[in-house]
Amino acid sequence: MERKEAVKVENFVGSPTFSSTTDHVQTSYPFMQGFDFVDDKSSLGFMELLGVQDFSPSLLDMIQVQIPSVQTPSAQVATEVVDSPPEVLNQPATPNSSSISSASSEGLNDEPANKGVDNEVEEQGKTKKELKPKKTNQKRQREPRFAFMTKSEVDHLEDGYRWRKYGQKAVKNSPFPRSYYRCTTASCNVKKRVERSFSDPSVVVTTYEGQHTHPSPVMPRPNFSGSASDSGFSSTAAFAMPMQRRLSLYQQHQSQQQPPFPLVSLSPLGFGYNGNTTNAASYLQHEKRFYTSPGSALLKDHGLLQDLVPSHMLKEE
DNA sequence: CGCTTTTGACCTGCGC
DNA sequence: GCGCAGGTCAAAAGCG
Repeated sequence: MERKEAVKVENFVGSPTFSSTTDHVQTSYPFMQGFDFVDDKSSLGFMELLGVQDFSPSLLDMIQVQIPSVQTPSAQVATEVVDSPPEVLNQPATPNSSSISSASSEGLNDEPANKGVDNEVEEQGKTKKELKPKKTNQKRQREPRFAFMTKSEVDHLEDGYRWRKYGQKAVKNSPFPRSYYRCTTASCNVKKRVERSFSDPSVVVTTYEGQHTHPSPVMPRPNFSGSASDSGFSSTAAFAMPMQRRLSLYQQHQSQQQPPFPLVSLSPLGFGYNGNTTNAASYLQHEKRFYTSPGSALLKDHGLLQDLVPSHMLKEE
């Protein structure tokens, strides 16, 4: 039950940084040191979070590249899915398992709202103005988390999903409060935390926890078989493929080290739909929309873009 | 009227 | 065991 060590080994799955100018958000994967994004169960890595499995090799590469800055143990995370406590395996994993994972995650996702309630509810419900009884005998399970930094003036970035704020807390050592949001969709228990970086107030750190079990309410369903042209958003579909490519790209950057993190323009839009892709994956998919939007920030990293965005998309601008 | 945000209180985990 | 910090709840207020 001791989660301690595990916790310390948090794996960082990536945390892109976005910077936004009006409607653009520029994202990059920062060195994630200092963040505690993923906890014990995270022996799953970025990929799992991404819900990617087919891309394994390069993804792994990428991840490992990304993580190094986080130093050692976590660096392995991406690949080791092994000696994690049982509960760890519990989380949503690959897209393939989406059906499975959704089932299981559903279990997990059973939702804080319901939070292990069943049995304890009755008795404890009485105590204290029937505050919800938190489970006592079982460690609270957490979804894998995926965090990224966004340079933005607004704290709560539009990501295609609807969120309800359920809390706000002052953060130690930071003048900025942390806000807690939950996906408003009934069966979806995805949560996200939003806070400003202490070191750089212009940066918003968004941490997603869990996977959406539904498509983004504000955008068409991802069409994974499809042509990138059947709808404005369908670019989503096209994304699945470029994955490897872009990963290697990250790698590149990482090695080039210039910006502490690769500068990639991304948008959190549509982040994570458990259906076929998950969090980061969808997130990355949607980012493409941004690539195509006329924006300076995007183009600034041209090399990257070229690498990331299909040439035809760039031309569309 | 329904939904979201605000906010104080409470719960839980962890370090000392 | 105690205190701290993070996370969550839920009533009240605000808003469209």
